[in-house]
Amino acid sequence: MNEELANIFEELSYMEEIEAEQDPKSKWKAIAYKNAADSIRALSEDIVDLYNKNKLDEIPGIGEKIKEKIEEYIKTGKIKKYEELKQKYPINFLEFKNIEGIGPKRAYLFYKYLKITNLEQLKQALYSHKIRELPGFGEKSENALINAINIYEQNKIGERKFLALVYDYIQNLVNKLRNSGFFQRVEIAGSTRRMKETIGDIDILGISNNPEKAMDYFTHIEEVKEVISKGITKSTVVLDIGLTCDLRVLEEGCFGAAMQYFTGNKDHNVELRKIAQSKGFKLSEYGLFKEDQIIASSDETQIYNALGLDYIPPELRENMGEIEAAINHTLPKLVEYNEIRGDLHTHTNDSDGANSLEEMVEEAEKRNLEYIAITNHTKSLPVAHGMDEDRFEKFIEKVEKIREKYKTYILIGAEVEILKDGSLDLPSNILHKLDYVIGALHQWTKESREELTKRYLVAINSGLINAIAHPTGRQIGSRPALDVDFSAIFEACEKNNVVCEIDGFPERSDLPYDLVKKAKSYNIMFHVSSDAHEVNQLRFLFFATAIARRGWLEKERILNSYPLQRILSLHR
DNA sequence: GCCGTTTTCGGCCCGACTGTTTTCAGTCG
Repeated sequence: MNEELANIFEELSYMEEIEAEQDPKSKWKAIAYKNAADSIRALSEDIVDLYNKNKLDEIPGIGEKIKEKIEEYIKTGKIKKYEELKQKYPINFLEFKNIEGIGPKRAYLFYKYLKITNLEQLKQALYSHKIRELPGFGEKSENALINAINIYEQNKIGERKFLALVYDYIQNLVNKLRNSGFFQRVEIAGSTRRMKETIGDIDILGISNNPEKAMDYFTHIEEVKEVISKGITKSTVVLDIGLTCDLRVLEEGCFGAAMQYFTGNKDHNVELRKIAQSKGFKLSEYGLFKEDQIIASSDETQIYNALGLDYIPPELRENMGEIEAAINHTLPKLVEYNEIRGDLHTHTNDSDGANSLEEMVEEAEKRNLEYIAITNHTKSLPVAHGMDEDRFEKFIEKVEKIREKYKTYILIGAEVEILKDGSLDLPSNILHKLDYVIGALHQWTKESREELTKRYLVAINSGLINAIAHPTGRQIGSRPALDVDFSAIFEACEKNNVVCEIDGFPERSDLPYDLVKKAKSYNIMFHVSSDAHEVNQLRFLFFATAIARRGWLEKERILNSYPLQRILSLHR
């Protein structure tokens, strides 16, 4: 329902923007609808739940009128205002929005003159050269649109990618620019710098005293498939991995302001500019100004300080309360990436991993991990080659034989299935022999909210598990989150000293950062983990830590920021 | 249509690039 409503308000926004030609007030309605759409799309809770709890007011950007429309949709499945406007503008805006260069005004122009309502019809009109005859269009814009449609259809531009899977590629790209000799400095900004779990484009900031040459170099590197626009300060290209990449080239003096600006996110920046405005300043990518005087520009921290805020780490810049906290000096001291001492959730080829115990531990050693928990699956998960009691006994013997050989301490663990009645998939005598036990819910996930919650609670109350694995069970892009009562689950974790996992496996990213932030208000601990099934995937621990930071966590709340002894002294 | 340590009315972020337009509109982030 969230996505449906977000799409409706997004379309309403586009239609109001067209209406703005006649009625100037519609322009602001359009902005309001767009804000509401973004807000709804960002919700982690079901909007129907929020409606039932009478909590729609708490969603930013949703006021009296939009609240009424949401209620209308929940009750009748329709919104009258939307239906009326849609009659007037029967255009597939959501399809057109994926095409670079088509916004609501142009979409309407196509409809007004040629009755075009979707992409297929637009393509036909382009190829029969009807578009170039329209006012404001010509041969160049015809070609640009054909090109934009091709790029979209080939690369599925607009599809987000997992940061963890393109992170190294981006680092290489940045290093290439750094080593080119055309830049004094190159830094990554945007959602990559904020360590968002998925990214929709790449923003790079360069400092150069020869911008023309620098831009020439950038638009000609081999990773570039298409150049969308090219200027002295800004160029946009499509990379071979199917992401667009913006490069902004500026002068040394405004580096801090530029980093602030291009790191975003947009809502965070808008909020910051409002604060600047209220103090009589003007904030842009060139600096913080009072009249024509520069207040701050070379240093990012100075910008925040000059506005009366503490420095805000990029991971927190989501306009989710961080600005208020920065004003009140109540920002948390976030866990640092290098403060994580070990990995508490990994697999070997004893269950469904690709590498042997020895290979995993050697890799952990290379990564300077103090400890690694091998947490293989249990017998009720045959697809993962889950292990029964006998195999666990043998595995324990195997570990004990080789433990001495490695600097990285091997913790013997299990990712134990939480069965249909909430009981665990291994007998307690085996569980008591293990160093670290994570309870996981992989099966019978379609049960009711009550049933699923109860299973979690039985497992948490059993006194036999140390942690719950990937609590929401979501797989980004394929499986939605489990419908469970997290307040009840977090409360139970608090009572039983059960740790909540932050699983850094890209598709999981679970707990999600916004839920981490909610969970933090309970007195519970977290662990970060890679859920690695092969040696290369141990790097996901880094991205789990990023989620912890995005969830406002301090070091003290993360179990594996503590030395080995703390883990070994846990009792169940 | 939303929102409020200047406001319940009157605001609502700021600038770059492109193409066609002789001064700017549309789009994007």
